[in-house]
Amino acid sequence: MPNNPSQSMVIRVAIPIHLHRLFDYLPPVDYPLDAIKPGLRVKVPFGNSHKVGFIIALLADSHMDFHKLKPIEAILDTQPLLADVDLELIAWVSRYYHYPLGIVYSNALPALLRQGRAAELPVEEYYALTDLGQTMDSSQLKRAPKQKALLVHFQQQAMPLPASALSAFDSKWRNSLKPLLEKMLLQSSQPTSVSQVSNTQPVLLRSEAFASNPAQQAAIDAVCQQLGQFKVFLLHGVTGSGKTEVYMQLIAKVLEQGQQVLVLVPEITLTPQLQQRFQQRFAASIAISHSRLSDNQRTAAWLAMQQGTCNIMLGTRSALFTPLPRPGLIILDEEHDASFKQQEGGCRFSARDVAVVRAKMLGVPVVLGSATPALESLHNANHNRYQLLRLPQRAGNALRPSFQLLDIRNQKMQDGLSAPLITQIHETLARDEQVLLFINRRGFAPTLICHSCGWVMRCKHCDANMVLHAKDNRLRCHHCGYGHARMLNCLACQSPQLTPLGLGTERVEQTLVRLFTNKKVVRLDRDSTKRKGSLEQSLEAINAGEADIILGTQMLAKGHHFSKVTLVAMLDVDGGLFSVDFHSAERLAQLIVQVAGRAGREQKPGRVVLQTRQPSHPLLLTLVQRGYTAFAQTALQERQDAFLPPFSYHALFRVQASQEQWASKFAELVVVLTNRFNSPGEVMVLGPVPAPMARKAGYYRYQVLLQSVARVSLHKLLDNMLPELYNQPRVMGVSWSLDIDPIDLY
DNA sequence: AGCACGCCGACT
DNA sequence: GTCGGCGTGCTC
Repeated sequence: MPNNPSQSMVIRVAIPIHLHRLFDYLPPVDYPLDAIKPGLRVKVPFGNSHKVGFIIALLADSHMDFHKLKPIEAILDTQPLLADVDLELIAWVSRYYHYPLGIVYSNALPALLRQGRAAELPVEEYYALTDLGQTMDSSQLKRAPKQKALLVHFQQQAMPLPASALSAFDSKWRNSLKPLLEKMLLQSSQPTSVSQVSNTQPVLLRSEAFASNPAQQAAIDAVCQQLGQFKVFLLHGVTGSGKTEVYMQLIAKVLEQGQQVLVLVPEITLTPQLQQRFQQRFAASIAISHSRLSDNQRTAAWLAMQQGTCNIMLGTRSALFTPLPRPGLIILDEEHDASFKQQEGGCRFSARDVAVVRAKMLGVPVVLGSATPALESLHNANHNRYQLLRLPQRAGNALRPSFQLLDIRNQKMQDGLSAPLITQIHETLARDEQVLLFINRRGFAPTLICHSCGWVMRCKHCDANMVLHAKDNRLRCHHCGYGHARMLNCLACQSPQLTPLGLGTERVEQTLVRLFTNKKVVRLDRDSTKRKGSLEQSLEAINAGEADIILGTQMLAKGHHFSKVTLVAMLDVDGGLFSVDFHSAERLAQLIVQVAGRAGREQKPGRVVLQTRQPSHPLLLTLVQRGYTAFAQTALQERQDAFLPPFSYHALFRVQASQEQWASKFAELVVVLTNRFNSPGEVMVLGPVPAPMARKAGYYRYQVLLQSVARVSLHKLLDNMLPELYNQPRVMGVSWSLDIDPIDLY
């Protein structure tokens, strides 16, 4: 019932806080009402502080008592930063992931705009030569070589230079700039001409004909036919088949039409390579967005796309929400990659799934590319929801690697290396080719065990063993970071017989150095690449042929090219076969194929050795003998038989607390509420159960899994029960989260 | 989720 | 006598 005494306008605002509610405000005092519209950012009083919120709607009345409404403090924009399609996407994400609208909205903006900063491209400082600087003989500065170099740089470029260009020239340029300003040789300046790329400029930098094979051309043609309308393409291209070339030709086509392209990659480590290839090909400037950039840089990139002055955005997950006034195409590379699913904190959305929804809302095609597509995506292709495009050939002369399942039962092993493998390594090195060894555990050994009483050191905060790191002689927990100096005697029985048990990269490295004297071993794992730039350095050294054996973890599987590697071995493949999580077989298969993709990229054929104690495991056999697609179809059949995703849908409640009974009690409450709203046979409730790692970083963890063959039933249930759950008196010390379509059950 | 308000135990 | 523990309730 109306309670609006003055017939004043009511403004409904989304505020970035963990409340599933919108807040009503009055217009700011003395502000023209017709200038207020949905999508504008506002500064509002909230409790005893202030927040930046977003106008959602203009109303004639409020559900609140009118006298409780406060006026908006300030309206921060004259035009909405986001278009209606962007708001539509944000609303969809909020609904589907059951996450507060205000937070999703806020996360769609770069940090500076989120905080209320004016939406203007940060103006870059420029410097230029003064008249004196132009005529100055630089040799007069020979006692200040840095200053001289900077002055010469300016004299050579003969135009005003922006700070970013100077940073590229010399990271410490500001030190030499200051004296040059003082000597009146340089001055701050404006850019000579508009450096922004206009739509009339040529799209391509290099105009020679592109080389594409028939499969690439077919894929390009298929997508080009659908430009201007929604369609999902799953580009299944084996490693080295030239997916990037397909992307680039598609991008060229879209740029020619004056439209914008959004390219999403799973991780920042992959952006430089792609960025470089794009920059060599396209005349257009490329907006880059990932978490290693400064807030200013990300804001600039976001605004350049939003204002339409830039036509290519290359970024990670969050770039998905960048407004595109002239959308043409979305490309999402390595679509199977788990990094596309937000894992911790915040709204756990899948960038892949949201990209498809975004493309649909924008009415543009989306290309999902991978050498090892996710089972869900292949399932969608099976059902013609996605169109499958295959690139079965390696580009150029590169040959497919051959696989060998190496049965290591009853084999004599030297720290994880079987005798046949050692022989193959010797042979490969003798041909002056490189070897790549993969083991998915860093450190020296996953445990230190007492030989007389069996004691192992457990982390005091987690249900996990402490991993021995030989380099710093410490034991470390890989789950919470807890560390402990290596002890000489067993803490249980005082015996000095403490033995490292199991394999880590450090230990294998040590063995390799011993077995292959005068061969260079390079280890790549999180410990050896911690220093900034050290990964790049190692990769360069490897490609320069300065390494004989490359040893590493997961990070080897991602995108890097090792052209001289002809033998790839995975030392232990069995771990992934017997996990509690049904996703692990898919992960293992993807890992094997991705790691295998590092071998034999040029003229020489590659060989992939998988050490296993399960040489007749059906999934391994299918993968090795019949390839990834056959594996995927088999795995999908198993999922179907067990009613697992993608043949059903999951929502996972995770609960954690410092006291076990607090966590279990709350998880029990989740089950009770779920059952209250559930209809028989609609949604299966599994739990409460302790999480697979029941204690982590000092917290006890429980979970409740909801499973349904009908997505709507699952979401209807959540829509009904979540308000009740939020209404429960808050239990101190208990935190919980909801994960829609979880990709791991840990 | 924060944050303030408020009502009971160990300190100066 | 207060400082501060965290239970409770509110945010338009």
